[in-house]
Amino acid sequence: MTLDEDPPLPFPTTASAPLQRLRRPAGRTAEAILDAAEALFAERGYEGASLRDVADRVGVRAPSLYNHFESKEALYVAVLERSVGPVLVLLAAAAQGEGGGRPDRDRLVTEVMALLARRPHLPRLLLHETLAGGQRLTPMVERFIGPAFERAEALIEADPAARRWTPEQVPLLVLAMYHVVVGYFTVADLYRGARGEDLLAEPALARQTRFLHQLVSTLFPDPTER
Amino acid sequence: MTLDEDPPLPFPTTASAPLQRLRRPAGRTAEAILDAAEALFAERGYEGASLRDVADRVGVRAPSLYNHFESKEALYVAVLERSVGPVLVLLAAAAQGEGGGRPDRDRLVTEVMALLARRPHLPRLLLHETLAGGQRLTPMVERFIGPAFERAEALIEADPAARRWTPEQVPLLVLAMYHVVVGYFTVADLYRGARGEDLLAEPALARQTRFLHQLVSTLFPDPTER
Amino acid sequence: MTLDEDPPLPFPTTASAPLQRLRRPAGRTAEAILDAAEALFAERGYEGASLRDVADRVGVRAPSLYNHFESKEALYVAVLERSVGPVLVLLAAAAQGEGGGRPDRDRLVTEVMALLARRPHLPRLLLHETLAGGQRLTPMVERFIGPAFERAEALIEADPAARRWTPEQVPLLVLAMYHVVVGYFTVADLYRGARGEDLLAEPALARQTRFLHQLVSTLFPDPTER
Amino acid sequence: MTLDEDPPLPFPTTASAPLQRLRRPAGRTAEAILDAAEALFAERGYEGASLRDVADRVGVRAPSLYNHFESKEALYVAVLERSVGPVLVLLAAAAQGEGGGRPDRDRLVTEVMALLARRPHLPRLLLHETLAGGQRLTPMVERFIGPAFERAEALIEADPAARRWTPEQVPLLVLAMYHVVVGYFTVADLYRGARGEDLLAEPALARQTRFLHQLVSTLFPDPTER
DNA sequence: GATGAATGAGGATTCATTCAT
DNA sequence: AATGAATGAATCCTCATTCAT
Repeated sequence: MTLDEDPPLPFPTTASAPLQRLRRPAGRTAEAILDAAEALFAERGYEGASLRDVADRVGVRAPSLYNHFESKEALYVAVLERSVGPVLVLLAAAAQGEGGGRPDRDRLVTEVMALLARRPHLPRLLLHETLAGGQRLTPMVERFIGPAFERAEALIEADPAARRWTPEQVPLLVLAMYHVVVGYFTVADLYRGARGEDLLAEPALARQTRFLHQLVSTLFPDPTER
Repeated sequence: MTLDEDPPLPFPTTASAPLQRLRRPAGRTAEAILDAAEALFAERGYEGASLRDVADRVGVRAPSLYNHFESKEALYVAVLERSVGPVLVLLAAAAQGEGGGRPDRDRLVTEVMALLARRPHLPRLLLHETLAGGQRLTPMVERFIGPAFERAEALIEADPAARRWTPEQVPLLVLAMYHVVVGYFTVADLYRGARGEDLLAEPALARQTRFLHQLVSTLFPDPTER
Repeated sequence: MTLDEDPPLPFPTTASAPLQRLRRPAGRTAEAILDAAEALFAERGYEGASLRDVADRVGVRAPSLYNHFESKEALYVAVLERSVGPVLVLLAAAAQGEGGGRPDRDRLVTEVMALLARRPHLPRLLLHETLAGGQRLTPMVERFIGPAFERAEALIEADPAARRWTPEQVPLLVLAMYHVVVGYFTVADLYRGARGEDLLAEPALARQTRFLHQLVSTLFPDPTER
Repeated sequence: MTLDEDPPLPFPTTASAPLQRLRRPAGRTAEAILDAAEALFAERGYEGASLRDVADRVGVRAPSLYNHFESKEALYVAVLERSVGPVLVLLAAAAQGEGGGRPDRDRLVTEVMALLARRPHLPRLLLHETLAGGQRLTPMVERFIGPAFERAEALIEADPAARRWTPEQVPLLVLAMYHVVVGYFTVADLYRGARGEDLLAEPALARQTRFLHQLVSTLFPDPTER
């Protein structure tokens, strides 16, 4: 799987159909709006981002947005889908990958970090939406989350070395990994203020990737390495 | 240290003095306002929470809030201090605790979870503020965060079994633990929507506490247990 | 007539009776409130001055003002009376003075300037009130203004040298002199901004007094000096 | 110079450019807003005039004003510029006029009175702004006031008959004339209340113009007439 | 006589949205 | 497809005033 192009979502998304037909012409404007909106929603959340600011970034007046999206809500959902979709695809692929061995896990960590580095707005979008209740995320996520948890459970069951985790702890482990990965990106501002280092710069990202590799191999020690 | 009463902060907090003097009379109203505001700010963030809603919950008209707090911003900071202060105290105490041995770490995990269970709004407050840039958190946190990182570094240096973590990974470990602990509370809504279980209910909290104990002992294996 | 103490008004004033009885006790507080209110009303006008600011200057909370004055309006009227009264007395005395000769006119100019220098808020109070419609000033002024105009007319009729002014121009002359005298004090801020000089400082006041003397003697040349 | 059309300002004004570009479309609404705002600001001053009242007069809702002006302050400045600009032009032209002879002075008086009769709000606007500190007026006025004072000085120096005024008195004379001219318009309400005559009616205006001619010729007697 | 608390009225401003052009 | 204009709703906040203490 190449990560350089976000593949089309392999499953139907909530509002894509009407959007495709009614409001999203071939023009570049819709794309530009999505870009600006993604940045602003990530920065300030749904409530904090104003359509006026989105329009300003696009170089257009606010009412023009309505030629491309039905409402602020629709624009937000579109942003969410465009951003979250590829991750779900990636994770779905990982969950369907045959093995849970060391190479697979390392590749997954690397790919996730690469994806997030390319889409730095995503973690903040996710967290903002999570804090807002996540209702708009639920339909997208629940299609993935169930299988993912089941897959993880199966993997761990199959891995004698991972027996330290009971089945009931598996979802917690998944959640924990999610928070570690996603949280890292969201404290960048605070961290820069308090410690003076930019967590989103290249060296810091590489360091975090190494750290995640080590974290994973500590939580799921490869039998052969013991 | 008992956790049933929030101890007074052992360090000066940003604006507590003027608030005490100017705006917080013997009456219970200020307290009620802080309670309502804490819930709303946690739920919707600074921008999303309106003073009108706060006032409604208190059973008072919006302008009355100004008899107790100078502005929305001041109210927000007061909420933040009242909520975050005790955690900083707890963590500071932990950081100053003598040992990093298994019993100490277990006690810290237990206390943190107990504190968060008693103050369920805190994680959401923290995340909202973090996403908003965290500028209002920085002065409070940076007083603690530096020593905490140093303490963690020292502990790990002193623990031969923890040598698997390099010094540069220590802050990342701290961050990771922070995100695991705090993140858990923030996905409660989403999780209930997707999986139908209440992560904030007692059994789930107990399970998460056990999970954290195991997580900690996995990341920092006690030499004697190996 | 000594100018060092403002004499009691020789005529009944609008609201003084109830104020005297109900709201103005012997204490110094009422006086302090009047002082603060005078300064603020002069500075910002009736609308622009808030009772909170008045109270702050007095070192008291806003509701306490109501122990001394029935309302903002009543306080304003009291300020107006205390400030304007002495001028009316002075002008009434001048108008009843026997002659219109050079010495009398010079003394009047000197006394008016001395009075205004001692009560620098007065001109701004007058102008603010004038701009606000002057309804609250009218009852005070109209008791004076009629006789003053008549007196001025008589004086000019009696002075052959002043015959250059027709009777219909006399009110305009009075108005003109009023505006010259009062206006000087109100442009102090603007003048300092534009020209960098303080018109209210002592040398400037002396210069303006000399100027007024010359202006008067130009407009009403003394026959003996011709 | 014809006074029937306000000529464009020959000097750059503070905010006219952005207003032209951003906020003043071909429509008549902006003009109507300026008219209503001019009347209200003149009547009640900046603080006393509410945008709601302005909007009511225009027949529009208050938020609509923001489609034409960025803020109350911006609207106020726009009103000020539209009103004061032409006067400054007129005065600048007068100040640059070659002679200070009797005909020139008479023409200036006539033109000023004609201008003010056409813009009856201007004097009250000026006085309100002056009382408010005049900061928003300063940049406009100081561009004119320096040259005007210098011109007046030069004229008086050149006129042997005017030698009665020393150079230090020239600014005071200019101020005095300003106050006489402007003040007349601002006491109209008060005067009508006290004397029952409308100073803004045609006969009164003509009388005041004659009075000003006489005042000027008294203060600056033409040598040939002596 | 002072004041903490409360409040109705109102003020400037923002925002998402609509509509005619 | 774009936008100038308009607007209802809502937001934070100020203010004069009242009342119980």
